[in-house]
Amino acid sequence: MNKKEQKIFRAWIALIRTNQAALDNVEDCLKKEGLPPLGWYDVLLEINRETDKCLRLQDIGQRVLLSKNNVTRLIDRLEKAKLVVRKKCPEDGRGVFAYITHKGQNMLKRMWPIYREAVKTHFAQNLEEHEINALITIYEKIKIK
Amino acid sequence: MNKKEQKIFRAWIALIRTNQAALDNVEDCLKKEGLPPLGWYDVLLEINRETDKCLRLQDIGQRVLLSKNNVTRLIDRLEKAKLVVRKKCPEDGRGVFAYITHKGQNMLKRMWPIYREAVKTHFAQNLEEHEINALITIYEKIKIK
DNA sequence: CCTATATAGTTGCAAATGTAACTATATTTA
DNA sequence: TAAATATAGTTACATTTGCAACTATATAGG
Repeated sequence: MNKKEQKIFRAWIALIRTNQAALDNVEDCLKKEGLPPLGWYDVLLEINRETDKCLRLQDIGQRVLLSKNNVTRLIDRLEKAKLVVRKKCPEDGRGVFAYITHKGQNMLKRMWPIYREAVKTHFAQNLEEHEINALITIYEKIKIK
Repeated sequence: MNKKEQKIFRAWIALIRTNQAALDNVEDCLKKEGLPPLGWYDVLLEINRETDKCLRLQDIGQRVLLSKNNVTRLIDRLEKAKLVVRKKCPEDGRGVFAYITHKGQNMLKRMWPIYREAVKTHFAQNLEEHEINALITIYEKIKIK
């Protein structure tokens, strides 16, 4: 393994461990406040961003990188918690929309301040502008494929 | 949310999604070759780096960021696969060492070329030197706490 | 049109994870 | 030194995930 490869691997491990550590910390913050996990926020936010306030399950999967069976089950939980409702898609008989409910929007509002603080303290704390930029462009490059 | 916060959040999402996408891809590569998951490699590698070829379970947990019950169970699986053996710690009656076996070292050797190629293609492909450096320093800063 | 194939979503089962309780040994402190 | 507290590891139970099979609808090719 040459010098460059060594660096690549250090960076790779860095990515994995950083992500894990930061994610663990942020999840802890939410849990301490009795709030649901980050995955719920992710999905609710994606739906809420849409002007129709709904998304096809397949689109949710693509955005938050979940396999389709896990989308089904996450939406199950969100629906049971009344944060979301399912509706058949009229244009495609196979499709299902998940609509965010008023309660779901409230949940976003409740979670946001905690989430925001947690990310600031456990992730952004010591980061320089150029490191933040680097992360953004790295993602752009990796997700392309 | 001001401009800077917005950037922080884009970077935060970037970190999460990048990690997820790259990890999914690399795990797929290993699975296609009939090899065990990345977590096994991580642990085996940490043990193998030690001159004694063993590590306390608690130390494993700290290095690969696993909670202690999950360390117990991962070592259970590794031991069942004969890649590792447990031995009581003589200095501390509560402690347990996990020793890597010859078979475990072979597994490292088998996994490495696949792992290495996978990381290169799914992670390092389009990355510039300065982005790699950024990831490394970001990790250093985040893990400190 | 009809058959073959692909896509969207769901479900069952096995494996992995989180949480909390539990056992056993160490350490502290009164 | 005895009692209280802390630490290392394991285990039980509930939740979540991964994988493969399954249903239903859509699309493509003959």
